[in-house]
Amino acid sequence: MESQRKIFVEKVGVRTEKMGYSPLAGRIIGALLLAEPPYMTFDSLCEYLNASKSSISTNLQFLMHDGSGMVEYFTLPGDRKRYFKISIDNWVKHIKEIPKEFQQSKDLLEEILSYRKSNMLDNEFSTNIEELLSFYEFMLEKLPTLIEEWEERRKKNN
Amino acid sequence: MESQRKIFVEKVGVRTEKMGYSPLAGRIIGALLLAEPPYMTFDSLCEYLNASKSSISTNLQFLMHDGSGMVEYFTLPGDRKRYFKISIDNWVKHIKEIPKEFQQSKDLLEEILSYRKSNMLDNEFSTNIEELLSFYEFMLEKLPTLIEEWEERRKKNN
DNA sequence: TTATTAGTTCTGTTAATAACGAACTAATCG
DNA sequence: CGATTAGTTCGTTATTAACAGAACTAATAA
Repeated sequence: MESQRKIFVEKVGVRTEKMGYSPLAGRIIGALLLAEPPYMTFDSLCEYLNASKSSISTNLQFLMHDGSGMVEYFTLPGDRKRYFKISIDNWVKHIKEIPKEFQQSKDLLEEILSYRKSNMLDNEFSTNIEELLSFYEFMLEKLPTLIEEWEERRKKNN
Repeated sequence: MESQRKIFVEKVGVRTEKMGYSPLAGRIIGALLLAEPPYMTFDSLCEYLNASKSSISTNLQFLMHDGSGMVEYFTLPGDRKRYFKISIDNWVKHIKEIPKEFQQSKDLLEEILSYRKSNMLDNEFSTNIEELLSFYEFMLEKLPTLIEEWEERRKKNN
């Protein structure tokens, strides 16, 4: 059913917006996830999403280069259209980078903590920050191993 | 050094904005993380951040209730000021809810996958989606245990 | 070599968010 | 009871982000 599909596209859009993307970027992801065959041309995206060429262009650029690389395209010989599709590989790569976010929070908290320790009387609050820090550290220690573990499983099952 | 502190406040602000908060909300977190003693009154926040009462009020409400609960306040007998401070406990609680985000992505992908399977010819792309899904599933299986493991360590070290 | 296609880039408009200020409320103090 | 304090709410303004439209570019095709 065609309307069911559009509902999915919007749902995916809303989810994707929570990753910090624009509404249209979200809908592009949605459209590509639900496309049959699983790719779309520039024009079909414009038409299907009722969006201007400029917006589609900008957002595709973002999704391919600046953002996560979740979208990529392939070409066919003797055809200058680009066929845009989801790159599941890059999607996975992107999720796997969550620890980097943790790392940045951790680094900043560490800086703050050392500032507090050398400039302030208070001790109890610093202890609390240390606890939070220990959580980040723990996660940063464990997550990479966990991800590797999944990679192993993945290889086996192929 | 007082200027060093303000730089930290802004840095924290930028980081916090990436969690989807407003710039001012970010700066409030920053100010409270660097405050000595580690709490501030409503007025001192206004003054220190050069922000209006209304903005401080709105953002404190958000940080206390709608958002993560990363800020809370305490009172003192015979003093009607509120003393706002970071709640490290709620901060940790908030981070621990990352799996919920994973869950929602996973659920949506599952819906899409079952839609694709029953309505579309294509098979290869669905297989790719399944791989992505398996990553979410794996993480959702492992993360809670990991978090528990940290809780155990935490109790021991106290 | 001109016309068409496929997309990009630039500029303007609209819509959404963030922040402000002034008026308000509820509590306390003199 | 005013007067003051501590914060909230509401209507407005300013900033930012999203999108559109038209002009542009690079490549192919006739």
